[in-house]
Amino acid sequence: MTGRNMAGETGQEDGAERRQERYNVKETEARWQAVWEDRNSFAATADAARPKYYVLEMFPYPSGRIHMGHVRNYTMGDVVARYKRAQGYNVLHPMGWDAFGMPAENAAMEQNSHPGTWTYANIDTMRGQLKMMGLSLDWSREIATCHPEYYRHEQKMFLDFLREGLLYRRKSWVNWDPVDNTVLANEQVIDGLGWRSGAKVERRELDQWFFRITDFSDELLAALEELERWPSKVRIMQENWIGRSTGARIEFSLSGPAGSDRLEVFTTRPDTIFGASFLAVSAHHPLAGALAEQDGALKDFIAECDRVGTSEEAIETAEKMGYRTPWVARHPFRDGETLPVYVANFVLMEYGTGAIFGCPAHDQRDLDFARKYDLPVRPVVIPPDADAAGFEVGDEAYTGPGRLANSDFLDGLEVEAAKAETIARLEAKGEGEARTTYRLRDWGVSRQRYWGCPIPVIHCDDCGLVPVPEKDLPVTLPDDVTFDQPGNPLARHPTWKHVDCPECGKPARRETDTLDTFVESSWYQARFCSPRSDAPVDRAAVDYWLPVDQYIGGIEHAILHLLYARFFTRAMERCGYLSVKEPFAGLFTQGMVCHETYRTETGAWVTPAEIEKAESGDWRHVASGAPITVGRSEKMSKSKKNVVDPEDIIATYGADTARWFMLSDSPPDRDLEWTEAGIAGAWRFVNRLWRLGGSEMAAAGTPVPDALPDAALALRQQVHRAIDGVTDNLEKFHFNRAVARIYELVNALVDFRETGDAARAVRREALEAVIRLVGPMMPHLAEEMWRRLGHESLLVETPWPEADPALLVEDTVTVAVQVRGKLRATIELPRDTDQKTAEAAALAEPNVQAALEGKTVNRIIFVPNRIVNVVHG
RNA sequence: GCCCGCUUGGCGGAAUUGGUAGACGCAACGGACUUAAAAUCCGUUGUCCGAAAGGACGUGCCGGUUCGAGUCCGGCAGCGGGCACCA
Repeated sequence: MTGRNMAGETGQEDGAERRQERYNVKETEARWQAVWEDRNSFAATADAARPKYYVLEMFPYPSGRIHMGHVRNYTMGDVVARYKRAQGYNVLHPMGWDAFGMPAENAAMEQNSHPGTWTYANIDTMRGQLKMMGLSLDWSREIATCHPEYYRHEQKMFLDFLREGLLYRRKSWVNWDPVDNTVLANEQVIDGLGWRSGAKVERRELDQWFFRITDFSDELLAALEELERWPSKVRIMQENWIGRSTGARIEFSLSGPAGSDRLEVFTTRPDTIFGASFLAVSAHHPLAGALAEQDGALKDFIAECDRVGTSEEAIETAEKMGYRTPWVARHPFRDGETLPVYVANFVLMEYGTGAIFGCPAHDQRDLDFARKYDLPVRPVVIPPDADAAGFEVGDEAYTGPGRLANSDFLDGLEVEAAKAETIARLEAKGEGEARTTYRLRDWGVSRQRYWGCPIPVIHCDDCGLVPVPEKDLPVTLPDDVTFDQPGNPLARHPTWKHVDCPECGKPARRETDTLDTFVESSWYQARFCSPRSDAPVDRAAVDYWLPVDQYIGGIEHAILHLLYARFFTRAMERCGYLSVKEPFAGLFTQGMVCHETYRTETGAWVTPAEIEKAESGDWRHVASGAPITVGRSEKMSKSKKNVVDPEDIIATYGADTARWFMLSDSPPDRDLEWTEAGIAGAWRFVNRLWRLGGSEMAAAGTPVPDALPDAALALRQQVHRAIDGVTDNLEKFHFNRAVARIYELVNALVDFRETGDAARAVRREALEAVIRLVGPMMPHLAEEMWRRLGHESLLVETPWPEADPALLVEDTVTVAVQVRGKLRATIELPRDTDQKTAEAAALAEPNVQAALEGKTVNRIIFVPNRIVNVVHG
């Protein structure tokens, strides 16, 4: 059979046995999924004799149906899992459900149902959808975090952590909706208003549980250095989040109303002390609280500060406001000078001491504040190129390096030396000291909600806080709850919270708060190692499988989830559950899946499926005929309705097509633009491969001879270069480039028109290589083609192909010839040609000679196998 | 506001450590096959000038380093992620 026949397969008068049947996606994909399941192809068993590889994608929240972000995430993980399996690793690739969370309660409120019913129904739907994708998952390890068999272990560890001093209770602020009488998540506060009631949000102080993550600040910071297979951007973000900063604690003495005569501030710029023009304390500082009790105006001011809610973004972007207190502070070094003391909305109680000194010339926030309240702006750090007498600060604070001026004993010192000197003088006077502070705050885990893990603690009037005895675990959620009113159903449940105190036996109350859902996702990677263990983890299993070799998920989790999981792993290690301190050795953060957005004239969002192109070329709404405005591409989201349902795509084109499209074109760490044309292109390639496979069956068993004609040898080299390139690209997570290399090989295979036994053997070898390379990405089609080539064994059990190094070397190279850096010619040279020969060949090029006409050659830059650059005068 | 990214043809993107910008895919256009359409196959395709050979310009914007910059440095703009109770 000739190459031409091969290309024009459909409708070819080629005999019935050769006639290409259509690729039946649905039947084929379902059949191979059943085969893999029957053979338990993806069940993982710990085996000390084999190298392990644990690949994990961030498990989904069961929101209803899978979305394209899931498809992208799980396709990438599956490519890694299948590739590593082919390389001989013992691969663990599990899946589960991050099943507690707010949306289930919201759904329960809207549909008058139970969050558990909604959640488990969603899990069933989404499990079915994931199975359609043909993911090589070990489903026997499936877990759902809302199941008592999961959260009872979390409760056990809560008790361990409590015993170890890793947990404590203190007052902390929440967003409070005064109309619905309920706590609001930051997400539920929109422009300072409650999302349902529309009421102005207040802050309220509640007793809450905290994990002592700050005990690990230094460890978590230092260990970032060793996470070499994490993106540096994530490490930098975590570093900044932990925010270690060195500075000074300074104690100011106050004069004013009785009761408070000292105020401690923290500053990272003790060198600027002579530029200080005010002190400011947080609205929640005890000083402010005490004064507010007698000062109604201050009380109002604090209430006003609390209206913005608790999110840092809201606090930082709010207009800077201050309230001048009757206190003044004595300057520590300038006798007789006093500084006014303000209560200010931009000072955070959680950072440092909750009080600052303001140096407007060298801090932007302080400057804005000083301009507003007409406070002095005194420059004390003079930029290297400026003159001390003439240097002034306008709208922009100067935060760069320089020498101190107007600063008494600091004059002339550089910033760092001035910091040290200030601290030394403060220490000598006993009015301050060097201090290291972290931005990181302890992790508050109390939630005033139902659908979460109950906190296993009992409140007794006599005994205080009493941990639930381990024998009484799990503390399960009651099923008979209603969501017909806002607030936590656990708190108003008639019986659930009433228990006898385990210590004294008197009537007592259960803790009705539940845990933050980030707690569940902080240790699920460990649970997957032994998902049915009676203990939280089985030591042998976690010692074998952990850490996760490759973790894959969205960049939006760069800080919170990943930092909490790192902390929790350390806490588990301290309690003797684990030997590792870091959960994820390798991390890859994928981009989002985006799509154009569509709106009607009234501004209502509509889905891509609801619109069509009119004859005029404009888009219109199918149901109403209304014109549609096309907006820019954004992350697919339910709220903007710019979503494409993966199940529809799989039903139309199959899982392989969807997977292939997810991997093509866009680099995996960048956003992917979903387009109809893109998925259609992937579908064409599926069919192109299929036709290519159907024509090769006759060649089975023919060995490739040693001596090959040029064209056949060239194809063979191309095969091995593709194997080398695809392997390298998969290792580096460059799936889009791996796809391009496969396209190149397939193009070469289609263009290969030679006939004869040798050609046929090489062609078959090339086709087998294509199938094996494509296997991790399009597993169903690859398995089907593999079988059709006559293989008895499964492709999933076939080792990864290896490139023959002898076939990778190129004999000739194309060298660029430049004149003064501009390309003038390219020359073909034997590989590793010496400089003299290369220069001669370059200078002989007519185009080069023309460019050098009348010029003197000054020098020639030579980069072997790459470039000859002729530099003239 | 603060922290972290990203920006290359009509579009998605490719380009080892600074060394031929535009691989591969999509779209578009021209052609073959077909009664026709679809599918498939062949070809062209950064912009401008030119019949061609070739030339000039070109990687968000401004500037710098270098024989040579998409890549390094300084500044700016736009877009996106996160900001501790969305997950």
